[in-house]
Amino acid sequence: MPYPAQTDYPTIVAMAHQLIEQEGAEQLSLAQLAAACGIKAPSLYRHIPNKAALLRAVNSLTINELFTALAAAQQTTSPDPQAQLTAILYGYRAFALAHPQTYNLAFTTLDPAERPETQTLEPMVLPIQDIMAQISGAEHSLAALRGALALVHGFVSLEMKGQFQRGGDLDGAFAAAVHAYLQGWQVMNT
Amino acid sequence: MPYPAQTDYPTIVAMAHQLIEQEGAEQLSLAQLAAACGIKAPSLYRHIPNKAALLRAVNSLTINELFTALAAAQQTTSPDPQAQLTAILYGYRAFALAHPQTYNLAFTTLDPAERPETQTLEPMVLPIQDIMAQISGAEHSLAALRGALALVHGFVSLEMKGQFQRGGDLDGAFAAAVHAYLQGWQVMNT
DNA sequence: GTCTATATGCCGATAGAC
DNA sequence: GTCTATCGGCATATAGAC
Repeated sequence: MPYPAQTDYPTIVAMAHQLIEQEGAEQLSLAQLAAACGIKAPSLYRHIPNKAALLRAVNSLTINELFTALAAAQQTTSPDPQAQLTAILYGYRAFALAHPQTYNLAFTTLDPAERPETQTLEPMVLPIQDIMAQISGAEHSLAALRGALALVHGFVSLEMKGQFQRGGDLDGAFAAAVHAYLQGWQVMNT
Repeated sequence: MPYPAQTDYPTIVAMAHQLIEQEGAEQLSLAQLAAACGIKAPSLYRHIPNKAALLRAVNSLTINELFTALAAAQQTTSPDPQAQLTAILYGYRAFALAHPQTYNLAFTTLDPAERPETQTLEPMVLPIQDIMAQISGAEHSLAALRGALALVHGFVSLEMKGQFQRGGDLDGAFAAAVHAYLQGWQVMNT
């Protein structure tokens, strides 16, 4: 009796993504992944070349999810650029907090071997730069974008790693920091 | 002939710190560390209880170094709070870029098991909060501090992970982002 | 496409002699 | 304080049968 075909590449990647989100990237072994797919570890190698390639695929998935989330956040009806940027940056934080493990794997753990070639954080958020230009001025839009990415990435990273241990309102602190940052650019541009 | 005494705990920790900075924390094995100390791996266990404790000690070392660097940066003669904060934040980035691997281990990799109990990032930078209060107002000083930490930590993290891949002047972008952030708080406070 | 069986390696950690 | 010897575990990966 032949072995039934029961899994494929996208399923494996999605399962890996899910397991990483549940238990952390460090805990994912190929044996565990295979078991979750209902097969044995060696069988995985009929679908993936090696573990690094698998993690690259998982990271591509994460990046696409983040891209979708940011695009959705941008669909705010307000034409005010500051309001749009605020919505996007809030959406960024919400995504990271909702998917801490996969976000972390894609953007902080980030072994070059596990990085998708074409996709990094920065080109992905190009649409933001256009809005940013409206409050920072065109010639500073790249710097302003980078600072915004740094602010939100840094905030969620410190937050998720438990580095903000003195209590207080983290939502409020994030909102205030984002507001101050955008306000600063607007003032400098006038 | 008895085996000579040739190493001790501080030496081992310092050596681990150095090896991590050279090759990355993931590459550090106890066997390699022992070899660098001129002994065999099992002998390490006469000095350390386990690897996690060793990494805790390494992280304490890193945190103390950062603390010293920030204190030195604060010794600017200018009484202007914004200038002092700028100097501290520049010093922070300079430290991280100069010690990427150990910085990363202490503040981003950061398994709770490897975290020194008493020392985390936030309480360490309390002096900054006092200066921050002068431009953000006392009631917002914690939020302002957290945003500043997020901005610099996020910037150096993205920078070191190669996420800023579109060229441009990173020093300038960092300076502009810090300036905008501090300016924003000052404006909001008046 | 899946299986069993196995190769190979490194890891952290322990036991006990000197 | 150091050593040799070894344990037990888990990892990625390959070979070849069904």
